[in-house]
Amino acid sequence: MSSTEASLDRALHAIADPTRRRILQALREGEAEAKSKKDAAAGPALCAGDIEERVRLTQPTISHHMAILTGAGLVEATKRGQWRWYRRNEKAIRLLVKTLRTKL
Amino acid sequence: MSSTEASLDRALHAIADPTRRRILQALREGEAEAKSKKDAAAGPALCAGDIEERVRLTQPTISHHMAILTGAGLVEATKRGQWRWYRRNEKAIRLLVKTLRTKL
DNA sequence: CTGCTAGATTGACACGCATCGATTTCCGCG
DNA sequence: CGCGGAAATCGATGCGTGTCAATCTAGCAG
Repeated sequence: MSSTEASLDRALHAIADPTRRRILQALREGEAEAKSKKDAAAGPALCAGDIEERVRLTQPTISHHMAILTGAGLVEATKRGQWRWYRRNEKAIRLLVKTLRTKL
Repeated sequence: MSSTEASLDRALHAIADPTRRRILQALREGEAEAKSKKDAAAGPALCAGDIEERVRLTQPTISHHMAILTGAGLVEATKRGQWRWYRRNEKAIRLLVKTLRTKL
């Protein structure tokens, strides 16, 4: 259906931007680091401030990219207190690669 | 290095456009059809007119997209006479998927 | 209630890009 | 030579978008 086509379109559009790819990599590394350091929460994650510090862009820009990434389903956000914890949706990422391997 | 990053960027940018994905699919189907019908040339391919007919866009637009796809290395073009025969670069496509699986 | 901090939202600006019409280049054929 | 067809290139247009500064919103602490 065109529903999956629209989903693929959003995911590819999200991935096409180098800044958003850097955010995904920062999430991957940051999660690994957080696992050894904290691992208290249900799953390692980074908040927007951490990402802003790693990617070196202004806060509204980061917020904009995070909205696109979550809208594409590639990352998930859980709000706890006044922080938002972002973590990669590995399931969706692997599904994207798999879809590309067949549909491309 | 950043050379591969630039290459990945071009490939993803090419793939991100739905029209170019349709062109890639048209090439895949068209090549299969040409194989059973003609198979005379060294490898099945489609010319720009065939693609224009399948994708239903103006000729300059098709030419523009083919330049982007060939520039990204995802399709290759061989000029014979006044026609240009385009065919998918399966190697580059699979390499792109593989790169995504690791680098994403 | 008053601050304070983390993010989201808005507005603006510049840039890129998909698409088209018109023109140009290239090639084969008579 | 010129003619006709295939495709690239040029110019313009409209839309999307990445980025930032400024502002607004929501929780927490005092």
